[in-house]
Amino acid sequence: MSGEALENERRDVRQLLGKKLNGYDTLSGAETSAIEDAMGSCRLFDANADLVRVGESPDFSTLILNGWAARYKSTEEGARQITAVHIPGDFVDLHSFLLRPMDHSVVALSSCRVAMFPHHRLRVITERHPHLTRLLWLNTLVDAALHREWLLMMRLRAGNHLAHLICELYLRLDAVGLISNRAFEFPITQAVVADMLGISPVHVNRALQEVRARELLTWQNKIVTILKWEELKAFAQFDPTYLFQEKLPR
Amino acid sequence: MSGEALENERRDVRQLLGKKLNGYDTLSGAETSAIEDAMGSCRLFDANADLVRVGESPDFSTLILNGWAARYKSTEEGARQITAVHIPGDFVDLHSFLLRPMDHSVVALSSCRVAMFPHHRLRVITERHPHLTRLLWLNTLVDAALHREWLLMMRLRAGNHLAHLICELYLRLDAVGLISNRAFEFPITQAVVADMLGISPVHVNRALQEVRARELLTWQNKIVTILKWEELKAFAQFDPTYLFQEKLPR
DNA sequence: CGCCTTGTTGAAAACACTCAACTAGAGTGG
DNA sequence: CCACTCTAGTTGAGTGTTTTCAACAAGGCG
Repeated sequence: MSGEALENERRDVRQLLGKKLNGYDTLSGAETSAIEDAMGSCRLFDANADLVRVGESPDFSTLILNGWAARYKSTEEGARQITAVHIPGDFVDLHSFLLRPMDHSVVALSSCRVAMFPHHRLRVITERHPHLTRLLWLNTLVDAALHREWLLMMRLRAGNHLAHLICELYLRLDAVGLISNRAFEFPITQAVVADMLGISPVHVNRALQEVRARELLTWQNKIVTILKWEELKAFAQFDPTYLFQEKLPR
Repeated sequence: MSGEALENERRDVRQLLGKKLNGYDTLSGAETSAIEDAMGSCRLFDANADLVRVGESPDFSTLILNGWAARYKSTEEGARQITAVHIPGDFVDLHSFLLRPMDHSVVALSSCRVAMFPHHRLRVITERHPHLTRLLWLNTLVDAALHREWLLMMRLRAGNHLAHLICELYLRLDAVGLISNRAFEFPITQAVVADMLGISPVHVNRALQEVRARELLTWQNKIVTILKWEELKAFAQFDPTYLFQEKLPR
């Protein structure tokens, strides 16, 4: 890789992590440098490639620069349950820093560029930067909060559940600047959404028809457009508190 | 509270936290003292009392000394989804140290004695004890792993799901010495189990009948007894990896 | 004893699943 | 350019699981 490309990637990381962690609490200059210095090389994954597999103990954690990824587990019958969706700026795999071996796998949902953070460098951060450590910890706690909301949402009917997923993605994408004109690119098939919602692909299609019939959103050609945000939120029982997007001192 | 009672509680905390955190990695003497010093007063909660409510920002985290607790969220219709069950030795609410305000509530499932750890003292730990900080962080990551497994288990049929819940509780209770003769006290009604599994109370009863018919376990008078552990595990598709009960250097 | 909670059962309705067929579109190779 | 193929999306019909509602039994406790 050329020095220039590396420099571009470092700039991307700086911008994305800045948006992400600064969304929780202000980073000092020293902290910003510390996290940048912790970054290792970057890698490109094709859609459907596993970034990490269950049972492995990677010695690095990954941050998404662009593209979509998901964490998932599978039943014995081979049914896949996606437990979280990840978008640019997400520290997908910070868990593997402390939680070994992996209890789940991570897959690229689209082609996906990621930055690797070697665990030994993250450890240095925990030794020298307590405030930054708390922000990284917080980052994993927000993931847990998403899991809890997803558990609750399993109680909704398919249509409401689908709407809720879209609401969550809409706000998270907005936080990293990936929304324009109330629309976002959604490079995901209905079958994959089925694995997120825990229902069959056929039923995703029917749930989608309900949401379309209510004219809450459109989803065509890999583009989702929100038509009526307030109505969509109400239909989805969506309360964004669990995303923890407001800044509070930590 | 008398000095003697306080001394007893400190001893309980030492023993429970010792079992818990030492299960992840060995604590030094200084670390053991640090966590003991972080402990504040204790409180007793009646069954069905909320320890913390959604929207609040408590300035302490709680460790269960005895009794059962659960974290839960509710839908607009009032359906309650329990996202995690907590038993003695669990740091129920370590999340609230960094994640404010609470995205969920915590309820005592039985009468419940808890130790409070003021956040400002936990913060001191993060400033001075990086290794202990990583263990506390890890503790919250294991909770997230439980959430993920619960999400996956939502795909199982009610009977298998119920069996899985019992398997998880069996191993976790065993880790804190609350199993004897393959049996444990389960001070929980079928209605509460329904809120854990995300199904109706009536269906819990039918799921229980299936498990009983297979003679995998008995559940009478608040006592659950495992009859055929291996068969129960197989029926539940239970793989204990996600509990992270083996010790690894962190 | 009566009351309340908890557990249990039956029957009908709601919801989601499977299977199968079919459409539309993108991409490929002749 | 047209067939061919593959994937993704859509629809219908029949099946299975879970829910709801209602009733009733069993036990604890005032």
